[in-house]
Amino acid sequence: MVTKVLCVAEKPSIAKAVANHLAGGQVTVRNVTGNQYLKNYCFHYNFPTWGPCDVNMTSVFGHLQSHDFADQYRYWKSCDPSQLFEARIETSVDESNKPVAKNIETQARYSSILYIWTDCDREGEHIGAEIRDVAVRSNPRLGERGKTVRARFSNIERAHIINAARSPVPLDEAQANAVSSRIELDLRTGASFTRNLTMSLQGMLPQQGDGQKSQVISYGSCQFPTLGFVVERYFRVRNFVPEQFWSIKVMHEKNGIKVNFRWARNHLFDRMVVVVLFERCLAAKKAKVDKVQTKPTSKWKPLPLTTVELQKCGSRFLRMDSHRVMQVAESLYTKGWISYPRTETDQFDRGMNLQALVQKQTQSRTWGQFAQGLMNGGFAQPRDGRNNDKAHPPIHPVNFVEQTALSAEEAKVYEFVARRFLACCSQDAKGSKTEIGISYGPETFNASGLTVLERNYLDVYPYDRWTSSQELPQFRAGEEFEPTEARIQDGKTSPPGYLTEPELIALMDANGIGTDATMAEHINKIKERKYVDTRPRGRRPRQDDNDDEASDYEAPAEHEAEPARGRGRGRGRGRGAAGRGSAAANGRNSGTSGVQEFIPTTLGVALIEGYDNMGFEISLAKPFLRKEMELKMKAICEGRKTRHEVTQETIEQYREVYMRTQQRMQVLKDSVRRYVTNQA
DNA sequence: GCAAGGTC
Repeated sequence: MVTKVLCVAEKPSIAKAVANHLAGGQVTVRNVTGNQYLKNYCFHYNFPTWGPCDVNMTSVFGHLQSHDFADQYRYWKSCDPSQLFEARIETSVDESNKPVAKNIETQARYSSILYIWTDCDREGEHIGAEIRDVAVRSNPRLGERGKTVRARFSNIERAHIINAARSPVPLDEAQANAVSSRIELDLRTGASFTRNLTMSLQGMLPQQGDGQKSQVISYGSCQFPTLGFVVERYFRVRNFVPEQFWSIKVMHEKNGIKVNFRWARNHLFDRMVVVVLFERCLAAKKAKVDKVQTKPTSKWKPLPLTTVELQKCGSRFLRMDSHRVMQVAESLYTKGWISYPRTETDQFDRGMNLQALVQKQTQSRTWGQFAQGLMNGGFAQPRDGRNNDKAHPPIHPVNFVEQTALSAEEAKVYEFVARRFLACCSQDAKGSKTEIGISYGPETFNASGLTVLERNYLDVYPYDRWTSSQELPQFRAGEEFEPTEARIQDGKTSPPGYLTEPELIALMDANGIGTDATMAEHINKIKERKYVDTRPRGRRPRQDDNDDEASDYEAPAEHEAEPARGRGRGRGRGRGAAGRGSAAANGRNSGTSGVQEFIPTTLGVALIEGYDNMGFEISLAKPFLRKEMELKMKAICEGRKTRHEVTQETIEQYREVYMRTQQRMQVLKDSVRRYVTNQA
């Protein structure tokens, strides 16, 4: 008797790939009525665990089940919004998912093993549990121990998949429970606060002119902190008070080359101190060369491409907002040109055959030559970043396609993905850096020069700049000279800019707001809700100093440790600023850059201000609540808390905030009135 | 009319 195994993947692409790997070409593909993308792949496979089997491999399309309040709570005026904290929640299968669920039920009836092939992350574990739920409806025995298993895999390389097929593991119930908790909390808090805000405040907003329904004022654990970041930066810009500073400038001309030396103290905010130090320099008459050092340096090639990085680069280099970049990337993925575009992973699996992928790119008329160079010995294993979601590899081109076969936007994104991949597979850029240190009286000054020796990856990756500086004249250690020019220079600190999209994404990423797949949606949501406006960043003179950019929040992680400081970084930039690596790009593009900046509307400001002024210990406007939820989910995954405990204690927390919001709704109304009414 | 998370 041949064992029947039902395999279910999270998406059709995985089902297809896994079926092809396991079946070795002997696959029968059957369409399923009701959904043109849904297929059953039938083949034989000899699983070590169960022996020779008849396999049916199919998929879902992400979450299979939906959750909503029971009927008596579903309509806005049917209950007080606070009742939604305990209202019964029903689980169902959406109309669009009915054919998918039916297919699983039908197939499960004849199967003795349910083998889950969803992504190996928390959501994937929950989707696995949803699939099991549906399968058990028609075949209860699949609910028995050992009858439902899952595959552990992190990419769809043949060897990796075959290996995963050999060693099924149980579903991780803890992870699935953590997600159940998240789903429930997001629904209860989102719906209750949204209804309450909308019904309390909408009368105060200007009526929509075109006879539309008046707007929804929504709360969500992700959209509110996202708005909070925009507002926080807005106030830092608005409240910025420029501060004057002074520095000592030393220039020396030698062999016809003018060298500017940077003061080791950069600048000071006390003019008298600078004057005194300057006079001591002058009194010394001569400067002395302390150090002449030439050493090799390099500019590291970029890390393998993650979704967040793709979105940031899209804003910076391709002039597409994150939402658009993702749409385009998805279409490239569905057409089979690039790998799955939603990934947090910046490490390529050691087992992956990267050279085969490089080989495909040799066909390109523009970067094919470079790819050929990699095939001829230039190839180097990509760097490893710090992130691995164990579900997907970094974004990379899987097949070559002519630019002309794509839309203009697709071509731009494909080119970026291809060039980024080739850059990852090549060598770091190499250069030579000379540093000259002088002492002038009691003060020290430095100058540095860079010579780029081998461009390497830079040749295929025009998005990075690294150029030789003007050559430095020869100096000898111990040499003395009287500087051609020495004087005091003054300047003032300049305000930070409004938040740009790449900065916002970086903040969300660092604070765990949303996932790689949803960050762009949250940004879109706060635009849709009219909490923020965007506009292209205009020309804005940037001065050297932005010490005031420090933020109260987690600053974006510094993903790249660049050894080279070729472009001279000795500026006290706050960590929360545009981020390293972008400095050159922003500088280059300032004035004409396509980067969008975010400015809160009066409504957006009113909401955030309103909650901040209510004086809770934890404001809904700040990212800490969401972060706490993330920690609690982790606790469930690690068995330190139960789903029930987390749900209950979090509900109580929000209920408290809700009640106090009710009590102080007047504060919020005043805030809205102050801002929104003034606008008119 | 509501959230955030999957995915086509």
